[in-house]
Amino acid sequence: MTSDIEIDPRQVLKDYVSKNGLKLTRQRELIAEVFFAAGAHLSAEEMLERVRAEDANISLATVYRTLKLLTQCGLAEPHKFADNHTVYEPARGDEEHHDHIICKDCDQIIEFFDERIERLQEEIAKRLGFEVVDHRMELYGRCSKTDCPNKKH
Amino acid sequence: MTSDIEIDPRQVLKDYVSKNGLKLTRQRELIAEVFFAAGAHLSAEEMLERVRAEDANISLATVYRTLKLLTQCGLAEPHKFADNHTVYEPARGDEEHHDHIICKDCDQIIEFFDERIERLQEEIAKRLGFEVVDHRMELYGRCSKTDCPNKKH
DNA sequence: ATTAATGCAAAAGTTTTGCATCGTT
DNA sequence: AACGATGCAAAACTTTTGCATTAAT
Repeated sequence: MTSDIEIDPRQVLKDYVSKNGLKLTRQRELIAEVFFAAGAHLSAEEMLERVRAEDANISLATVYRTLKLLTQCGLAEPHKFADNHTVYEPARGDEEHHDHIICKDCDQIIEFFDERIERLQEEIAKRLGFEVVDHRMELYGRCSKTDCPNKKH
Repeated sequence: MTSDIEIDPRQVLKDYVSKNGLKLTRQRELIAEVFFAAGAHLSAEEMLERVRAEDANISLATVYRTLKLLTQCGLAEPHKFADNHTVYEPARGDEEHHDHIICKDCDQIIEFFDERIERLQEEIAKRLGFEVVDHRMELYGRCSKTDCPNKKH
């Protein structure tokens, strides 16, 4: 039974940075703040847009570099879905791995987890002589037609 | 019960082309031949390499255009795995959909299908108010260490 | 003879990198 | 003061496209 101590991601970043002789710049703090605040899976472009609302001078390169840094800290997790961008989601340390279901109409992404599927994946891999180190599962579909929040089509 | 008539992919391509007022060029035939012969999931670059063994003048653009054509015929199916390229696999018409398990050591890709997982995916989607139109599942792992055919690392 | 397909080079889209300059430690 | 980070522009990388030319029907 692990005690559920809330970890402050700002602190994690701060520690990582100082532990590695890196520097905590205004840009990094801003980008991290936007990232932590986002409730969604954002692409680098989307992050840039939000970050530029605060500081119009921040460059896309810095966003990419900072997202890479956040990934190294274990704070961000990159995902490549069927479209072309990589999106980043806040990594929730101890929490369980999850998969995604994506609405083709409105692009919303819902996370889910199913223990039974996880077990079947392990079983299949074992049968094929594999040891699973990672997996990815995405369902693409259409959410209930009428109340779809922000339909594209 | 569908009778298992072997369909010749060359014929499928021929029919599609003539039915649509397109033309069956030397390049298309060569690229299609290489594609049908490949036992593996090939990227456009890899196809180009093989095709150029026969005709050094064929362009990458034509490979891309032909792969798109083959996809439209229902003969090829594009997949995007965790690395960056799209790879194409021969579509096996009536056969059932399948998923992939990929060895991180030797890059081999094995296909599998599990009815139980398919059912669970449907169940989960329904619970979340989605109708599934597509899905993708990939397991990444390591195949049995000792007899791995072409280990990279 | 039509008109689609080719090859080339240029463009597009995402991510990375070199470099001079700036800012944190 | 030292040296890591930034912004910019250019490069890398995969895929697409415009266009003059070639070739299948």
